[in-house]
Amino acid sequence: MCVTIALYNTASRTTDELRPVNAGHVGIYVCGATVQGEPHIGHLRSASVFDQLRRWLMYRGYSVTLVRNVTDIDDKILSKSVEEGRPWFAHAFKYERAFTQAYAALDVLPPSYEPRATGHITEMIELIDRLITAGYAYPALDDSGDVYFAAASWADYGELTNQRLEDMEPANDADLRGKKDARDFALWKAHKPGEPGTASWPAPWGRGRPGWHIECSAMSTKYLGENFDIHGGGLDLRFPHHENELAQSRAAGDRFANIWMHSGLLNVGGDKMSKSLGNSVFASELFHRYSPLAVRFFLTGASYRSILEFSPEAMDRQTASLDRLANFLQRARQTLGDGAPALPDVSDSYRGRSVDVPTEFAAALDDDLGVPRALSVVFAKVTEGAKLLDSGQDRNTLTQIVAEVELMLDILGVNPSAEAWAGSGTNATVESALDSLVDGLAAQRAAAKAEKDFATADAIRDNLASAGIVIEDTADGYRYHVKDS
RNA sequence: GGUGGCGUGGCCGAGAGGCGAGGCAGCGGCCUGCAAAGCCGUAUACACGGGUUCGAAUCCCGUCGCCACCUCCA
Repeated sequence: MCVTIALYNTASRTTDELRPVNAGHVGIYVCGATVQGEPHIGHLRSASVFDQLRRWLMYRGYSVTLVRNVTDIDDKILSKSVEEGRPWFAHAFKYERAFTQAYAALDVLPPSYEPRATGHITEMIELIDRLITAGYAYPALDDSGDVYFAAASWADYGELTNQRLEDMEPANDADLRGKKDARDFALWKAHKPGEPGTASWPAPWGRGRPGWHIECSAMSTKYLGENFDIHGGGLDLRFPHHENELAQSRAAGDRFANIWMHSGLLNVGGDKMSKSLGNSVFASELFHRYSPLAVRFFLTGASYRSILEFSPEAMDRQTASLDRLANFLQRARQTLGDGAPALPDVSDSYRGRSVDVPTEFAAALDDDLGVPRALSVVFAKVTEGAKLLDSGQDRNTLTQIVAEVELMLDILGVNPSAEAWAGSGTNATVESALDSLVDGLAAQRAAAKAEKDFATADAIRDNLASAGIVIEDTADGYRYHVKDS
């Protein structure tokens, strides 16, 4: 099969064809979280986007190695852990776990490797050593023990973001410390008095800890090789983080990433969501108000590169849209009974599937992950299936449509039928208890309706509704669902 | 000063020279005891001004407006 997948490459500012370094295999490195605090919706978006990319590549027959790092040491982790009165590593582990749980709640596939920065100090020291030897890095002039990368020594510095060093806003000279140039950045940060000894490691330049950028250079190439396919992350990481990564890795002689992908940021109330503005929408708040499926569906509402505006109204709108899909699948599966198709299985790269994805859906995703366009294909199929449900006896076609719709939605990570969502709010025992309670009330309601006692019938329906249970009449009885949020 | 991006209907959000993506909301109808769900039908668009073209939301030039980045950030 000769399928070409095009992706917008931040480095070239064009849509480039994916040509894997190793045929049949795609290596992806995604910048994960600095585990200094709670995960927020921006982290979730990045995770969701690259999970969709991964699933699509898997469907397309590639074996995918996805590496997502954990930055478990940095200035803020140290300062916050002091504030909260516990060791820095306890702080880091606590939030690493919160991230793991949030990703799992969204049914984001676990990465192939999830390296922690503190587990790769040796690799980072070796990389810094190569840079010093090659003349691109130097120990701080003030003998502090820091090591800096000399931005001006690397002719291509700025190639990722298309900036020239001399055009950049002049940084504050006051903050030169031991740098030769204000634009040089730290590869190694010397241990400072007052910092915990456990937060430093021995190095030829003295005890210290790695700078932020060097971590990703060292960890990506360790797991993916010196030349790999895709480097991803949030748009806010483009500069300085990714620019610096690229410069130091290239200067060290690595070819590094072929395609740079950046997921768009989230706005809240028209403002960029950021740590400094303090307007972050945290995963814990979201999951308190909305189901994880609704959250993930919200995140699929715009193409991955555009700004996504978060608001309760936007969540409601997307939830209504999702309901349309979920309603259809519920009705169809109920109609098909035992004849309903098996669920798509990403764990075998969808190889056991009974159907393929419609060609327009595939074309949309092949073209720079056109998720909104792909979703419109899903809705078209759902409308087609709903018509069959209304009128048709064509169970074979309906079965195929259900399989197609669920396969497409699974690739997007938002299949309402997927088992991943079942455990998020209820469990089998609670569900069957609820079933029998609702069934009893439904029987009373049916009896009242039979006697044309509509006041009683409506009262039962209203009571259920106020408990969040929506009951609807159907041709052969009733169905119900628990309302989201 | 430099760099990247954006402006589409009531709202969200695709598309990128030629039959008006899709969703949400609305309106009319079918179905229903009433609903809900679903089906059928339906209105409202491409910031502004020029240009290229048989034809421009799409390409070119200009104008206006908005956002992000230039060493905290997914």
